[in-house]
Amino acid sequence: MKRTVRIKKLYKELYTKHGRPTGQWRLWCKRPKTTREREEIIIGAVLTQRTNWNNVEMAIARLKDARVCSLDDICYLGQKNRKKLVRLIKSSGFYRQKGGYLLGLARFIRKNYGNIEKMRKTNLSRLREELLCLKGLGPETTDSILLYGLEKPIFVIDEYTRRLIKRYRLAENLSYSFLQELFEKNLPKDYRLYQDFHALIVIEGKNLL
DNA sequence: ACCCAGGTGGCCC
DNA sequence: GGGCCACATGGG
Repeated sequence: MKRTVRIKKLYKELYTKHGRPTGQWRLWCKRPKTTREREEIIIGAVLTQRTNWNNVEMAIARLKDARVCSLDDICYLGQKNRKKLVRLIKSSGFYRQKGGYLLGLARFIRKNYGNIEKMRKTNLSRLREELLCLKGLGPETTDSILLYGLEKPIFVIDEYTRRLIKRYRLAENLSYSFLQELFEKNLPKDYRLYQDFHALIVIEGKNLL
């Protein structure tokens, strides 16, 4: 069977099994999104690195309790009281690193674009290159921000994707760039499809454990 | 007392 | 290009 068919078939099977993504994915796959929601997704994308989503939710709840809800709020608090910012995200683990990553990202967006809506108007490949230069933003976090926060058509690869690809023997090469190209070449270029598909891959991945 | 979770940077070869 | 380690929490 051709690759295109198998990749599409995988999507259809996952959709049939799980339906529209739920839980955290309800926000991440929501359309349309408010600016506030986009910024929460960007914050969550950094905090969830190698971390259980439950711990991230607790951190986001603490940020909201402290009225730190936007990227500008993070810039402000980071400037005024960085220790407090770090303390608020403690439950997400690796909090000293992630505090620095978040602050660097928030400052970069403010300085270079002003706000999320302006950022969204920038060309995808240029955005991706710029984000990848920031400390703490590797390919997965960058692509999650682009796909879910900014609704750009780019496929996110993670450990669950690799497990599924291995399990169904859809590819031998498991490198990030190869798998990303595999999905993108075999699917219509549609950010909504990419969002739902990746979410379903993660849901299925957890389900298999 | 373990094990794990939607990674990344810094080092080494 | 790849292998290894540190980074840290909360839940099973």
